[in-house]
Amino acid sequence: MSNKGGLDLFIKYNKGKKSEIKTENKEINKQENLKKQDNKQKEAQNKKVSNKVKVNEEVKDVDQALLLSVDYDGKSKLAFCRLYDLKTQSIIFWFDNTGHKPYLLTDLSIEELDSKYQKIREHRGFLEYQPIKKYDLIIDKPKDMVKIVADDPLSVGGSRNSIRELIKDHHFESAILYHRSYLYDQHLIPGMLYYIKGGDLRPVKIEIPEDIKNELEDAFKNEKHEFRYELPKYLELFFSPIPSIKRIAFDIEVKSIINKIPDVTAAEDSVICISFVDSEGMKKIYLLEDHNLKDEEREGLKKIDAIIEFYKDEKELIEKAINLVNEYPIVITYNGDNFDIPYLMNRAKKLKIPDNKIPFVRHRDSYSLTKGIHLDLYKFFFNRAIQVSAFSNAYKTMSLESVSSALLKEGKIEIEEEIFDLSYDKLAEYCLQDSELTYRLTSFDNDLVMKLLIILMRITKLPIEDISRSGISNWIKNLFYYEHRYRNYLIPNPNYISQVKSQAATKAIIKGKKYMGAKVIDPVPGVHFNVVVLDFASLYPSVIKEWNLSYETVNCPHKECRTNLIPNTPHWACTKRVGISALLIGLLRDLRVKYFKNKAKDKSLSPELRNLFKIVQASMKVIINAAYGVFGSEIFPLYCLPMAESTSAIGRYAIEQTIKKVESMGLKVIYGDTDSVFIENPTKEQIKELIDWSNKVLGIELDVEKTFRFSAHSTRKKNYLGVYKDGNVDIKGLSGKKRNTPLFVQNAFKEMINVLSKVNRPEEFEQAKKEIKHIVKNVFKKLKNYEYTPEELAFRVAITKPIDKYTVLPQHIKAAKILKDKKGVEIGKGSIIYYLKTRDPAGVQPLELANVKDIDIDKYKETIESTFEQVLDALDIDFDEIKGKKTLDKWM
DNA sequence: GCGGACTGCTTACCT
DNA sequence: ACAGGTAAGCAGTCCGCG
Repeated sequence: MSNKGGLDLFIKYNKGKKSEIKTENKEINKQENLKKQDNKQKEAQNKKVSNKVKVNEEVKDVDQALLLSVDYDGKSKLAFCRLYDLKTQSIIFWFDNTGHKPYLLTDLSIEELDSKYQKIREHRGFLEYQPIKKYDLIIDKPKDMVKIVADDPLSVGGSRNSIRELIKDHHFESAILYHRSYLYDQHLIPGMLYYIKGGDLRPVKIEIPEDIKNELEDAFKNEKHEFRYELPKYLELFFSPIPSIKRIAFDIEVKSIINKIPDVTAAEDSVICISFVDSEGMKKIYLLEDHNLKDEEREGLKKIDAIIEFYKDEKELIEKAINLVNEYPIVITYNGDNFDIPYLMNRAKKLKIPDNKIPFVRHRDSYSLTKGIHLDLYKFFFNRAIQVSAFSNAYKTMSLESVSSALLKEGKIEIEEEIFDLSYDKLAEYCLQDSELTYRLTSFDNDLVMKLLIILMRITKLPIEDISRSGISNWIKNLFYYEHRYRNYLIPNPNYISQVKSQAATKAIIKGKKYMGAKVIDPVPGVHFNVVVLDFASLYPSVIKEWNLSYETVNCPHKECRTNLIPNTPHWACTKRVGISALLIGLLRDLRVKYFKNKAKDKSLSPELRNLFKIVQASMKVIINAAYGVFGSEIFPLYCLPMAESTSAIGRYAIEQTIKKVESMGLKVIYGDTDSVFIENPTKEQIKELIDWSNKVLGIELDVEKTFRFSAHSTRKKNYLGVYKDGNVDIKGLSGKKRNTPLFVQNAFKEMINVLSKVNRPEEFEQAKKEIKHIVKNVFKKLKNYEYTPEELAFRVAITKPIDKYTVLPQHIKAAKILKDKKGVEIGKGSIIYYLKTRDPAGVQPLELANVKDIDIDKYKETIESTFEQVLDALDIDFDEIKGKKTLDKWM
């Protein structure tokens, strides 16, 4: 890469000194010298000096501190870091002492700027022009540019009077937040260890164990040098120690007399209880004193395993609480951005607690702390990439209850009363429990979540607050921006790529989608014995790497690459330069597949090391899994439709070729979806042949993913049942497993699966059929006799948007409206409504109001029928036969 | 003015 | 605010029909 116009252009930044731009252009140098007399710059330089003295003189030397975040301080006009000092277990601040300044880039020359854009020099924040060479990947050429340096970020962009507004269409990198830009330029990596000496911040050197280094170098020995070159840098990210961070979780309860979620802005009700749980084992409850406490409430309070402190007045309680919280480097909440912190803050203001004693800072949609870091776990677990890739969909809704019961295997204590009429001791207990669960969500499995956050920070270069609050596209954007700067590549303006490369060549199957996606093979209906499922190991990332796909390499500017066509499309891929996405995504994929994934399972390693590998591979998985998707998403600043389209087109090509190969070997493909093929009864040799073929011809790893004793397919795609050799069952897409299916149907379905899992040979299906018949008959009988509870009969459907945004009136929304009208209970976006199908005109009743006797038995029968049919179809059993109705052949 | 065919909306799932 | 593909149930509309 270095001799291809990449790294050689990189200008090394000297920490602790003012950065110098080297240029061969003597003319420009002269201009620079002239400029140095510019008063503004002198002023700026003076400021720098005074700032350095002011802010960093008192910074003591620190041996080891974990970089948590980088921010900008408007008062001192400096970027600063928050670090966690391992020795004192507290937050320390480090302010920039390198004289780094905000800037934007332009493709205009200084001459043009001075002749046509004089207003820039007159701008209040203007400091200087600096010529700079950047590398433009899209045209694959170096580019002479000018850096416009300003005194503060707002002068660069973000207001109507910013410099960038003066050079519309000619500004670059101007929308990057200053503290991010600073982080990129200084090569700071959040989540890594630093030390401070003589006021300067430097990375702690990481030693990678020799044997690991050798193993990895060996695993990568056949890769292109561009990939090998990156290896050491990435290894540091994964082998730098992950310290445990001192932290506290808290939760508040508010007094209210009605069953309503308290109004955060008004903050009218008193805060009566605040609980705390910290990483040192402390549990505390602050309670507002109530003189009417009953004896049993006093007794109840005594039983709680926590230090309880009573406060006479609410102001004191809140003051004490915010003081306590403010001592911690990390403060954890569950939905604290939307409730606990704003409520506490507004309440504190109402009680006339002076602003300088309130350590909360309000942002557009979050709250931070003046000193420490606020982590809102609700937002972290809400992140789809985390939910799906890291926790494999273990929790389906984002409530503290559902996340903790899935991850901690322990939900909340059941409370029978509504929160507003809980007794005092129960309220305290309930409050403490929330803090405890919140804390434990960060501590379970050896601090898994904290470690995950830290590794993700290292990979994405994002501060901890951003990792926990922003989505995957922001993560990948930041990773890519960092790597662009690192290599001195020009970061393309958002929309620029899509203006150049936006034409889709394929048509999506789904209306409204932009391009064609994956291929799904029509299943061969029936039961198939000894089915081997082969799948490509992370297909799309492999495709991106092997075919060198990237926003700049797909439809690159070189004539000679045009013949390197992407199958099923008119697009081509570059043959001259390794694409940045191919490099970064390929590297993460390779590290995961070739090393960390296997090592995470290697029993010969120590549990600690295995645990590290587990977390590293999970973090990589999160990034890799989303890497293809973001390039097909308009909101992603490096959005490139042809690249996304090429990726899925090659994916289709790979699976199509594989099917052809399988069939040419005389084998039968039963089913396949995107990256998998189900093969009926292949020999070991045949499997090996296929795997070798794929490696050699497609350049993509094909693995045996699973082997079924038998798999049962109807004609439906994404819908099958597979029984492993050991009797375990894989159920995919079947209604019986869907969350919204009533429990009584789910349970009957489970019984049927249980019967099927015991089938070993085709002959045994006759017996299974009889048992299934019995199950269904029994369900029908119980249904008719109203033997099921309303809970068992309820459909449970998520409300995915505000009630008034629905264009039609689906049943679950009808039920929600009835519940609101009749009971005043509001169920909004993000929650799940429970309802029964009834015979009244509305056709539905919310669970709370439903009577089992009113249910629409025919509707329920249909549900049972369709749920069972999906499996029975596969077994070639007619549902009517199961129901006991006489089938045609019995009449004859 | 009624019913079946059809389209579109919504949710939950698969990769 | 990562992508597209599939199934299922229901709401609403269109069209034909003396």
